[in-house]
Parts: sequence; C-alpha cells; structure tokens
Amino acid sequence: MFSGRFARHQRLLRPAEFKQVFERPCKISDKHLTLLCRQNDLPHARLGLAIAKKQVKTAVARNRIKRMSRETFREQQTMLAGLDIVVLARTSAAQLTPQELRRVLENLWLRLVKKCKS
RNA sequence: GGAGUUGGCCAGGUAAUCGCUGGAGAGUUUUCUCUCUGGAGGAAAGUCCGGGCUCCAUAGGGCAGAGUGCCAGGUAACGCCUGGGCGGCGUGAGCCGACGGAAAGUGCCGCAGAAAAUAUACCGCCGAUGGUCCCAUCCCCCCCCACAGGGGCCAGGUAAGGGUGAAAUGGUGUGGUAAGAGCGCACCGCGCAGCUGGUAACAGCUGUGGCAAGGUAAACCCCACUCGGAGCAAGACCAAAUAGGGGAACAAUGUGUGGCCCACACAGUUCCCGGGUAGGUUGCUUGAGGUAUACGGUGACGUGUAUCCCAGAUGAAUGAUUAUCCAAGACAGAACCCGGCUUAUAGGCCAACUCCACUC
Repeated sequence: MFSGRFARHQRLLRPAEFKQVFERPCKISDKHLTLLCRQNDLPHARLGLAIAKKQVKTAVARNRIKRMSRETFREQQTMLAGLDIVVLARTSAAQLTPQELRRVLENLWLRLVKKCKS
C-alpha cells in the first residue's frame, strides 16, 4: 500500500494548538463528520481528533473513527501539507461500517483541499 | 437418539504490504534511523460492594447516620464463595429464598366481604331454660293427684355456616347438644419441658398444655454485629516566562527627612533563597501474579517445590489494505492495582449428571 508515516510531530497535541484551529476555521462537513482546518507555517500537515463522548457513545465506535481518520490522513498527507486539521464526529458516525467510513473520509479530504488550499 | 441441569474453556484463522506504541541493543549523541522483541477483555462495561496504596483527621467513649441479618467455614476483606440447616418449586439432575424479632410501642391493610383487629354487632341456627299467646287432646259439678302434643313471639343461647379475600381466631373425623363450640376424644399442626444426635443452625423421640386470640419489619421501630474522610485529576519531585516576597553585595548614583557628614526609607545593578503557574518527570506495573505438580481438606481454599515475566498509552498505541479458508465472526476497548457482584453477548467445544424413547 501507501508509504507514509504518521509521527508525533504530525499531530495536534496541546490545547493551545487546538484553540488556534477552532478560532478561525475553514469548515467542511457532511451528515456524519465535520472537518475544521487552518493554514500553519510548517512544511507538513497536522491532525487533531475531537470525537466527543456525547456524540459517539461507545468507546469502540470512537476508536474506529479515530483510527480510520488517522489512516486516511496518513495516505493523503502529501496533498494536505501546510494545514492543521481537526476532525469532529456527529451522532450518526457511530453507525457507519469501516468501509463506509473510509469512503466518507476520502471524499472529505478531497473537498477540503479544493476549498482550503485556495 | 431426543429433551434438559450444572461446571469449565474458546471468542475467526493464515499470508503479504504499509503504519502506531512500550522495552533492549546499535548508529547518531537536538532528535531521528535501523535490528530484535512485547502490545486489550470475558466481561476491559455498570461503578453496586470489599481491600491494597496515597494524603488528611484521630486520647477514650457516646449519640446520630449507613450497611449487614439461619449456622459453620474460607479470605487481605466483603453485601462474595464453599459446605450444611429450614422453607418453596421441579418426575428428576437441580434451582430459588434480605431466612433475627409482630406477648415493647406506633402506623397501614385498596376491591370484595357480615366482619380486616374489635370478639363483637348483622344474616342465619336454636329457643333446652324462663315468660307470654294460640291450636289440638283429656277431664268437667267442684277439688286433688298422675300423664301431657304442636306452634308463634320475646328474653336468651350460639361462633358450626354466610358464595368474599393474599389473609377470617388451628385442620379432619367422631362423640356431644335445643343448636353449637377443644366442650371431650383420636390423628395432624402449634407452644412448653426433658432426653438423644449434631461444633452450630436444626432434627428425632418422649411427656405435657386445649391452643395463649391475623398479616405487614424491602413501614417506623427493637436487638446483634460492622463502618473516620477523600481519592492516582490521590500524592511526590523538577521547573521556564511574567508579576511579586525575603536576604546579601555594590556605589563618586538619584529622591525624601536634615544646615552638612553619618544614618534611615524608597528606587537602581548583580547574585542567592523559598513559594509556585505553563510544561515535564514520577506514582505505573512483580502482583493477595500466572502455569505445572505434590500434599491436606467433602469443598471454597491452604501449604510446599519448580518455573515464567505476560499492555502500560497520556489528545491517549494495539490499526488499515489485499488475498485466501470456513460453520461467515456477537457483545464490546485497559487508564493506579486486585477480589467479587450485576448487566450485554453470534456461536462453538469439553466433562459430569437427570428424564424419556429405542436396540441388544
């Protein structure tokens, strides 16, 4: 499959970093997920996950969304370079199968690049 | 073979590629790269109990509050487990039970029912006894003596019966009576006493008492026993930036008090100290540990020996894709750690036992 890593510096780690993205976001969403993004001054992209317990009840479903987000991010990261992205889940996201989730995410990444890179 | 009961176990497999993360080693000694090796559960869940650990509080005792509640044992401890007793359910293997006290007191008991705690009213039964009235019979001039039927009403007797109800003042039978009643008796039940068995809960037997006047304590309550509070965001350590605190040194420095020096106060520069925020480290996985085996015990479990190290993340790792096999994959994701309980769960496997049918 794809080569491509997902190391520590490619994640949003601190509350302050999340706050930056939430403040002036470029927003993309469908009925399952919402993506927020913002330009950073780095040569690579960074991903943050904010899957609320209130929206997605079981830990298994939360993990599934997080893992799939990371995985698809890892595959698409070259075209996302220079962006800080936060993924938010809605209630319906818990019902998706892994295959559906993958399709939804890949679609969203493409829309995100179109909108926010320009 | 079918139906079932109990206990235990498993929880998709294999291969390739690309990732995440703990540890060890090497290179590089910011940090990254490479190699090897480990990486969710039976419930990790609910947070309902119990304990370890940490900090705080604490002479001792009482009250309040909460919990537990047949007996014995196991355990670090428990509301858990094991064995036993009693009661209930099942043809049976087995299963279920907050299972102390209602002659300390208070409260409550819908509907139905005569009546729901008061031994009495009501309906009903009887009317022997006492009173009264009527009819029949007998006698008749009157008196005395003997014999004497049926019925109504009243006084009164009665707790047997009254289709109800979860529950109605022991049950069944028999004697007894005007009708009845533990009023008497037999058996069963209950209370009390003794003896026997058992560590005990309790059981059995014998004797004795006519039986003492519902239920509810998961209603208050009484009795016995147990319990200090908060939780790993506990707690310990390191520690920027900024502001402020204390101390020391510096000086021909400035301002104020003063006529001036000295001195004092506030500023200045440098250094040190303690508190402490962001952030980081630690607590953090070797433990009431697992596996095997021997011995003790009905068993829960205990003791000895050997052997193994088996997740430790911190925006939070354990995944993705492809191929393939089959019976086509349920519930579900560690967050300081253990022991339980409860709840969710596609299926599959093993052992012991029970009932039914059939064959020999």
